[in-house]
Amino acid sequence: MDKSAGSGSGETLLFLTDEQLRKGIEAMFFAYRGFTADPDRILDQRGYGRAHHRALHFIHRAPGTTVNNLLSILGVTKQSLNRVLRSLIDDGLVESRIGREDKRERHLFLTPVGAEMERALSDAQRARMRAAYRAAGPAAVAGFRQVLEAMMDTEQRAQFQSLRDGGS
Amino acid sequence: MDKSAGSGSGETLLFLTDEQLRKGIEAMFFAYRGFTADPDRILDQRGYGRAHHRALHFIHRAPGTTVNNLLSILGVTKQSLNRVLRSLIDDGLVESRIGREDKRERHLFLTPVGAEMERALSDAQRARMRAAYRAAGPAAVAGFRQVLEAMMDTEQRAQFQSLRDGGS
DNA sequence: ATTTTATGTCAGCCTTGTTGACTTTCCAAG
DNA sequence: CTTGGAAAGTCAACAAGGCTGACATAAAAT
Repeated sequence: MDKSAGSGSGETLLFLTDEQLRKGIEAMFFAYRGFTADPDRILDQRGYGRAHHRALHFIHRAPGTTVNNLLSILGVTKQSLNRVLRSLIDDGLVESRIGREDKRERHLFLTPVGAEMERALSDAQRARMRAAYRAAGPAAVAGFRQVLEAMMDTEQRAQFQSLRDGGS
Repeated sequence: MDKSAGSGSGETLLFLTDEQLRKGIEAMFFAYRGFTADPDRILDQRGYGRAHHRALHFIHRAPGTTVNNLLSILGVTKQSLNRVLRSLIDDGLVESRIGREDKRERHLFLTPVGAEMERALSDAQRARMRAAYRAAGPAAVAGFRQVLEAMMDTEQRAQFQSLRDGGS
């Protein structure tokens, strides 16, 4: 099919033309648009943006996480995150509790309203992911995940892996 | 390995837990950051943004394309694209020629300087993609591409496919 | 007691998206 | 031929969400 050689072990040298790589780059570009399209519509209706989605996602993932923790996962500045977090707290979607052990820390939780919003967003995103996975089949999914993981920066990969299994 | 069933034809029903899907979603999030990281650094040095990269990429891909064409590929408003295009034209990276048949149209081309910039950006992005492809192996790459394509919107997929082969 | 850490806030900047209003050009219907 | 609409592009203004820098506060660590 493709002009590639190798047994698939990941050790072999592949002949990768600029053309093949360009297709991968463009596929990534268009797919990411699809990936964010459904949540974006919901966010837009409710007056929020993608930044709010990311915050809700990771607070849902790791309830009680601190601001600093979230900062390093999201890779933005605290000022940037703070703007988003403040609107979520003011609107009653996120609760910020002062740490019991270390009172400097704020632990973040979704309120029932925030949890419902998060569910709406992730339901939409999962539905698309599920459809794509089903259309492509399990072997393709494994490959998809391998390539994505190899594309991350070392730091990001470490974060992804620590989230990956520790999660729920 | 994963709790999935099916023969891999893409027709079978898979058991996809929310957990598995969430991992895919997070992988997509972190991988996209890696995907854009290298070009972003170069762009930043030279005082441009990601929007400039996208414009350069697709003008390089299809020299002589019209603004309208580019608009539908990029999925932004013409006003948004225009700002980016203007700076590229003013800085001598892109040339805009008035259409000979239809004088309303502007046909876009990279200047030598623009072509060099585009090369620097795509070299960086291809290098990462190549490394990821090599690390994951050819079977994984095929799966990667399948899932990405299945994740696109119908429109986006049509555009991707028409670009995919017609290209160079 | 001093320094470091975690967090929050104000001010201001940039990129890149948006809408609305406008010009120029083309084409087609009267 | 003219006129009216559609299409391509431009200008102006606004918003979201990145960024930096400076500074405040409280708590923890030294």
